[in-house]
Amino acid sequence: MKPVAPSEVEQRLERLRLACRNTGMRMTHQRLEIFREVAQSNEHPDAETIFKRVREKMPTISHDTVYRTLASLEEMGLVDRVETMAGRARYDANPDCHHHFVCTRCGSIADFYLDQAPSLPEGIENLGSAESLHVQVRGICHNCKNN
Amino acid sequence: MKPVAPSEVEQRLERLRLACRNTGMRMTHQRLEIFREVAQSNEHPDAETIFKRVREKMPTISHDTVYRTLASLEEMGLVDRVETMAGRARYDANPDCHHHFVCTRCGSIADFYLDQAPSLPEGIENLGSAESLHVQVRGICHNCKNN
DNA sequence: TCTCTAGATAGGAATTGTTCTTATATAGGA
DNA sequence: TCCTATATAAGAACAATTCCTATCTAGAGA
Ligand SMILES: [Mn+2]
Ligand SMILES: [Mn+2]
Ligand SMILES: [Zn+2]
Ligand SMILES: [Zn+2]
Repeated sequence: MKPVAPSEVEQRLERLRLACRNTGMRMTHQRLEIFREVAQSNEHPDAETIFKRVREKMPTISHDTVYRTLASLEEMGLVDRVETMAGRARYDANPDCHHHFVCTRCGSIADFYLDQAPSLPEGIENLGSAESLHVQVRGICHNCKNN
Repeated sequence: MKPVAPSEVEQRLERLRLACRNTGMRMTHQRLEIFREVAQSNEHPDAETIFKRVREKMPTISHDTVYRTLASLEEMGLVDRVETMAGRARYDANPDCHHHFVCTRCGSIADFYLDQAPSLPEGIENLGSAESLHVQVRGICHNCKNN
């Protein structure tokens, strides 16, 4: 899984700075480092992974701060929660509209893109007002199949 | 949310009996009651809800049995796990190919059906072998919007 | 019908992911 | 620089799920 291009990471960090300015949310070192970890990774890390990585730079970071910050970032629309079969939430800083292939054996997640969103049935507005649509394809990833 | 038609419930229970016979899995009272709760409900209950309902008939049922049984039923393809924003897993005994509208406010889940599955991009087979496709629409349900 | 046993359950402890509590620290404005 | 609303650290608490082990039982076979 190739890393996110440095220029793209910079754009994402810039979005964080803007969002902080706009919402009055403070730009703390912790928030910067937590977001950077998500922003520079394609692997949809979970909270514990992020915690461990940030801790290498900030040894006193707490679980609470990681969870709280990820929730804030999600609220600001800077990261998405991705639903997986396992219970642990995984996060994603890719802001482009995209979908996920989830390996049911190893839990890895890969992005894919749809040319056109699936057309929803007429009745859908009877259920409620749709705000987002997520397509999740589940299967066995190449890595797992070759091992 | 209208209940599942009794004839449909019977069909589902019949599938359980068949599956037990075919796989050599024993048909215990616990399995029957746990599956019946899921089979007769449209509300995608979670494990704790199922536990409480079954406990009214079987006061000594344990959490472990409910979780273990739901996992077995999932493995047999008799129920599906539905991913929700919250951490708690929800289950569904509707065997027809369908998708979900998830209310991000109250957590309620409603079924909807697509006329045709969304066409996946060419590159998808590079990620792995797809086994299932889930479309999840998130938004605010009517119930919540009117309150 | 009775017996036998692999497989299943009950009850409670343990584990894991997440949130809460509270004392302390700090970002950013005045 | 000072002030204070906001954020953090540390660890306890909580909630969902799984593990452990003694006990039970479904269903096959005598
Ligand atoms: Mn992604
Ligand atoms: Mn359903
Ligand atoms: Zn895999
Ligand atoms: Zn609702």
